[in-house]
Amino acid sequence: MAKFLIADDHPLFREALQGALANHFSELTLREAEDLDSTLSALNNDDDVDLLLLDLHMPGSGDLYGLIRVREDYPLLPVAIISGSEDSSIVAKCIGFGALGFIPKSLPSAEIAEAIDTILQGDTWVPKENRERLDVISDEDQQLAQKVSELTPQQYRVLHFLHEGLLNKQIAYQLGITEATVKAHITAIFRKLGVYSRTQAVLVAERLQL
Amino acid sequence: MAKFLIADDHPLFREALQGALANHFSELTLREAEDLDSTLSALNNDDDVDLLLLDLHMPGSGDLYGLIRVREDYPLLPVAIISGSEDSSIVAKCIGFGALGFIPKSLPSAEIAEAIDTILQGDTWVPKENRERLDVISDEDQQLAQKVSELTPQQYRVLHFLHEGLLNKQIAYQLGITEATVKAHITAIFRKLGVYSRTQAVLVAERLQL
DNA sequence: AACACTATTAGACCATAGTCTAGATTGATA
DNA sequence: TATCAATCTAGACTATGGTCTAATAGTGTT
Repeated sequence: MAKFLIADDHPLFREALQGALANHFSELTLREAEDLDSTLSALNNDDDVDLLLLDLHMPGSGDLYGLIRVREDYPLLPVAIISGSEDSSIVAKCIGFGALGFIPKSLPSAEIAEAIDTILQGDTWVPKENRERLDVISDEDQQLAQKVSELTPQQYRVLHFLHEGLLNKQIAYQLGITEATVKAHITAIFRKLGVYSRTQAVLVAERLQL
Repeated sequence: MAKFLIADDHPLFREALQGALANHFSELTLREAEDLDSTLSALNNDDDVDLLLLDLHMPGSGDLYGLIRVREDYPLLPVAIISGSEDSSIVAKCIGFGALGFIPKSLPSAEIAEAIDTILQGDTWVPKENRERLDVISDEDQQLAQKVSELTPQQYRVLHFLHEGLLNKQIAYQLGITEATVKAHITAIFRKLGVYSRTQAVLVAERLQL
């Protein structure tokens, strides 16, 4: 009796995936989440999830942050990344940051099920094309990722906008908070990342391709 | 009667390269330069140089800036990059930014001469290992490179330190000028790159891997 | 030599970034 | 319910960043 959590902001895709899985796994329980917050709280309520199917591009998730955060909070949970893109460097990053699999959305459902079988057995599965260059993540990048995982979701959002080159005033407008609050978050980000200027914080984000 | 310009800050290497070339090219005239400034003035004085052998890591050159600058000022001059490293992405960037060849310093002298022959005929030459993935540089990156080439050497140095995450005060100390002057340079850099904050300038530098 | 042009320099001034302190809210726990 | 911890919020204050103006020095041109 397996239990999966599907985290994807696209309801139609969740439905399609659900259908594909139902044909291949009998006795399957599915939970759903549509953003990072609901994913984390779903994991918090259900402590017996066997596999997380995590979309990279979710609201509040910002590419790698969702994965980094989940891996930090639930290191034992197998995670398969579901993604529209299949860029080699992204695939490598995901595996490097602890995902057991990387499943492109374009895959036929039979192959998706096959990939999930592999992952449930504890093995790594990535598309054939990406199997060659799975660069190892450096120790330094691992440490940086660990620091990034300590950021709160709101702080992560602020870092994301920092990385876009926005001014504090613009970030405040985007998030609907005052500039003073943005500054407070930025100070907290500096502390957690171990830097002392916005430029350096941006360089950390750039390095992890957040 | 060929005329080459060797631009490398290592006198011993210039000498070794000179020796290797003398065996393969009769009637060879050699000019030497040890930093970016002397390279540019040498090119300015000698308008009949047939080939520039350019080291990537030279004082005042900061990896790709030297190449970008030379290509902007002398678009018709064949340039072969000489480098200690042979990282694939760097090779691709160099070729993308208009170098005709990329010659690792570790190459035996016979192969260096062979590579130079190829380049003099107007063909591209890179190490065997790097021949597969010569990613094309995007139009946007080309435009950015064109903008970076408009920076003066001093402005480029400032951008380099910006990219290291230094404060204006620290940059001023490094360059032996006042903070006010650093700020003036930074404003000029913003204008030329078409950005309006140091964060965005840093992101441009990061994107071009300067 | 006189000229225009550009890089470099810097001071005065204003805008933005960043720190410190602290109240309000939420969630888990006893 | 009471309480602790963490997050989010923001105001007051200081440091740093960025613009404008302008002087100086070098470069090439006529």
